[in-house]
Amino acid sequence: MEDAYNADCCDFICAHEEIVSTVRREIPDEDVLYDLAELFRIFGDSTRIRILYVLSVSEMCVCDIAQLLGLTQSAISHQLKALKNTRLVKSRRDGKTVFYSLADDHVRAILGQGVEHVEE
Amino acid sequence: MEDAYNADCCDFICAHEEIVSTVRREIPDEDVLYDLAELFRIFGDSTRIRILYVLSVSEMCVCDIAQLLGLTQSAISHQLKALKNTRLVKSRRDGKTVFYSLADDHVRAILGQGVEHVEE
DNA sequence: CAATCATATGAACGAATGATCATATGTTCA
DNA sequence: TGAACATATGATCATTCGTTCATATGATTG
Repeated sequence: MEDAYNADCCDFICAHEEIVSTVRREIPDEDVLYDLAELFRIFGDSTRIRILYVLSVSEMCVCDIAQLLGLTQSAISHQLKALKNTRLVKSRRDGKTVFYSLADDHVRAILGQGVEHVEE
Repeated sequence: MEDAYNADCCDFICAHEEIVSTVRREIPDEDVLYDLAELFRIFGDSTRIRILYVLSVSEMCVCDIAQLLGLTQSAISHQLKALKNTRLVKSRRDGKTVFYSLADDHVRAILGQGVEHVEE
């Protein structure tokens, strides 16, 4: 593993070895980075972003969200499942209808950071 | 547009009209949400996340990153382009080599928020 | 318990995506 | 200027993803 510093790169050895080895020591576990990418991947779809934004205003049932966004109930339900699996959203049942809402303020914070970058 | 509140939903009208109309007024423009999704989409790939993390430690040339992550120079270059288009990364040229680094502290902040959620 | 409504789920299909290979661009130096 | 090197780009291809349709599950109410 360590001697990968000397591995070929491009056609030859061009690595700045000290930097590479320093950085290699400081990056988090593969798993953490994978989960992180997975988290952002879920944010990275405009339907899901719209759902999250909608839920940041008020809890809502599947049906209302579908109507509001102009998509099938099925599409919304599928996406809500993805959002729930990543714990970005939680649900409560009230009779036949299920109300969804943001899981916690992390979600709001992440959205906020994103908006800052976009609107800068 | 406004009377969409009465549009069919599921098989019939099931919308909670007040909530829907309130929320409809409060969500940002389509464009902003689209850009936001696009931003997170870029974060949402483990190769790109790894690149960003690596660059959060130190600026680096394409070649070093490729070696460090065990991917082709071409693959890294393609992804760096995506990261640069979204202004998550900036570059400076020094002779033949191009050094990349994080564009600003927003990127660090967004990564940080993500890690918090993942590690909670 | 049968009908109705809200939601969830599985299959299918077209569109988007990321890695690789081959090659082009751009920079240095003999 | 021409060889060598670092990076960028275009084409291709297998995989992934998001939506829809059809249908299942679960809950209420007559």
